[in-house]
Amino acid sequence: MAQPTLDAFQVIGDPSRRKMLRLLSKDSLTINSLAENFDMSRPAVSKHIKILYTAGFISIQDIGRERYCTLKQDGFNELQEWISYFDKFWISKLKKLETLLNNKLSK
Amino acid sequence: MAQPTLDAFQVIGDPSRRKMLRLLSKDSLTINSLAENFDMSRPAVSKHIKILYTAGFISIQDIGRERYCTLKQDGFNELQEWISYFDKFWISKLKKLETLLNNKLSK
DNA sequence: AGTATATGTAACTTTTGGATTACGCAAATA
DNA sequence: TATTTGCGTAATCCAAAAGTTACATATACT
Repeated sequence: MAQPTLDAFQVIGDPSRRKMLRLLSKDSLTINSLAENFDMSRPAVSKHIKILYTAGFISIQDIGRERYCTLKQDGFNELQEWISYFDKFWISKLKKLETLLNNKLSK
Repeated sequence: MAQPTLDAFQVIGDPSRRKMLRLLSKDSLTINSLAENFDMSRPAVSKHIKILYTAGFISIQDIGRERYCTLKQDGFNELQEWISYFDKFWISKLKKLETLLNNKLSK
């Protein structure tokens, strides 16, 4: 499905993949047990998993013929940084507004 | 370009739109002044702006024939909540690991 | 050994998103 | 008033993503 590695933002752009991450936040799951939660075919799920794995959102542990998927923090880091940049933006904007107001009031 | 309203995650999935948000974090800009920063045609930029607007990432103020785009917090909220959910996940995971370790050591 | 299960991969189709060009319109300007 | 400027929209194209079916493989089970 995806040879050209998607960046973290594109990866979570897909609702199914976000749902998978949610499910995995409750429990480590095999590909099949994950697939039970979706309408799509098993290979489709398999491809999403590969994308999540490649982008560092999950790790995979092979146990016999099963593959257990577990959340991994790496993929989330880029997103956190991005969000935190704008967090800071809003905070400093509030501060500016605040000091502006204080100046007005003190005059 | 996009009748089916994209959700916040899909909106920031596009690198150009992320770049637009970055630019707007420095300054409010008109469509044209924004477009100068991109290789694509002006209408293409215009469509991205519409998407950002619809998803609540920016507000638009019409001044004469110009349209000033300004960052708006709404669109970011959904993303923050999503990220913070997983933040909590990692934190609690660390805690569990910690107590587990403490138990082992104290035995 | 033979069968069932868990999964990956390849080939292909469909859908959708992003980009372009061509055009229209309102506001500013000459 | 005629022209230029700043923008939106419609029609269309193209590429990429997501899905499906068919098949291959390794492990587990009987």
